[in-house]
Amino acid sequence: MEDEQQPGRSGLVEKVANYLREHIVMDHFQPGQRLPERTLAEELQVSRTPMREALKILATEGLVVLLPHRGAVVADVSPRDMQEKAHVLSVLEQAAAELACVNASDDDIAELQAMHYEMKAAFLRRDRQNYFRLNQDIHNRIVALSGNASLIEIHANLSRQLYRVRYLSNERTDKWQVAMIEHEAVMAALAARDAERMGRELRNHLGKTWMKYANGEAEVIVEQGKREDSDQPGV
Amino acid sequence: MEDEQQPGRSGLVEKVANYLREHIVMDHFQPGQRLPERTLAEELQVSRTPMREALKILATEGLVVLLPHRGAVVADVSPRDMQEKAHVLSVLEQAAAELACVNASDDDIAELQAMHYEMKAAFLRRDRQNYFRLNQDIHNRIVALSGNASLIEIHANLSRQLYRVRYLSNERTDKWQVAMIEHEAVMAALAARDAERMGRELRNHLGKTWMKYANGEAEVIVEQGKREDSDQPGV
DNA sequence: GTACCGATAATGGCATACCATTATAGAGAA
DNA sequence: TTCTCTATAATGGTATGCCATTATCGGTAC
Repeated sequence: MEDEQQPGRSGLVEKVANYLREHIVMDHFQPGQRLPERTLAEELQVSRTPMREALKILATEGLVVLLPHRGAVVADVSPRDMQEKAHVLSVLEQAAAELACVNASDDDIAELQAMHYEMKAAFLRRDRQNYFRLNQDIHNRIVALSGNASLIEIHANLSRQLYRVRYLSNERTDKWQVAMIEHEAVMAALAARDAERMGRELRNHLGKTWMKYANGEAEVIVEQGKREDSDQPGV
Repeated sequence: MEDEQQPGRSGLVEKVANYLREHIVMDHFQPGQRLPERTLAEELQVSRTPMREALKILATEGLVVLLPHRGAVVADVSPRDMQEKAHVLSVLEQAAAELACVNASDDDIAELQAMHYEMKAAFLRRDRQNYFRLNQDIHNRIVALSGNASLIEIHANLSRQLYRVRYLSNERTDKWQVAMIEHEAVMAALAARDAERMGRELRNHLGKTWMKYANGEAEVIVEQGKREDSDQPGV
């Protein structure tokens, strides 16, 4: 937040929201921790107005919860919530895939294939960073190709809400292998423009990807946030 | 808005939002019409703060569009947008149905059946008001029975956004017959707890319900909003 | 020791003022 | 006439103060 605060310069809400989001996603703020509007505003050298806005935004993103007369607290990542969101996400992507099969141009498919091979390259290099980025890009691209603005928007929202878990979750490399194979199946169905099959493959893929949160791994994530009694101010 | 405005009494944002929503949905404000924040606030005897909030809410509901430095304008209902939203809605309800088939208790299903017969009664009486209300209730109930909070919330949002079209559209009675038959098929599948079939029936039903917007009926709605050169100041 | 009650602090919500940015129209120049 | 530039108005965004509502804690009575 190091910058001057002449009134009128816009974007303060964004800055504050980004700042808080960062800290929450990076697990610097623990679930359940209170985020007192006035105090935080003072610390970040902004007034209550943008702070309130920012907290509302984060609330819609599911990162914080606004308790009446108790202020904002960092939302905890409940495995159940995440599973539910992940399920909806898979449903949406399945629908998107079916639409994409119909709407996508040959060039679109070619581009997607290219991205897929880039990802495969990252996989072979064990380049986690790019692997995950490309993986995300591909999924988003498929949704974009659905051509359904509403679907795209809702998907983006959900995806953001799951980002926190994605970040916290340290995907294990041995899972990549399976994911890659599933991805290939998805791409093959797309190339064949088999809408039903692509939808099914994609949903199956997502189902497996998020399955681990049903098997207790997510709890671990929550646990590791339990340490720390926050000496940091701002808190 | 006829009520006293002692500060502190909460709910002003709701009141303003409801007021504007009502007028927009009822078509008292034409699509494209500007909604000047300050002027409107003055007219409704509130300050900019709750007015801004209300306009933001309506923006998320898709009723108004916030143009940078041009203020809020009543969003026009584009058939395409509505179709897209309706498609997502059907996808979500299909998924909800599949979950409901698994999660619903026998009592839940019995209650749903009861509502269904109530609706049938309204249908036979040509009681449009109750027919539509019960129809909505049933759909919402099915979604609720999915037990997926995220799904429920997203569905509610979309449903709100489509409410405006539902309101504007004057369903013709002869369509009810078909809808009733489809509804019966949905209920039968639920009674049999056949998830796949119920999902399919429900989606088919919704597909038909909204199909008309693909066939030009919605254009009429849009046309009537095309006039507007807004001589009316601020309102 | 427990239950009830009241003081205090924190939060929520609204009003208002100020300033920067941008749209828009009107004046002036080509 | 048309283009450009500038003055003005409108909008967006932020800071701030006030007051009502509610949570929380401590004291008192039983």
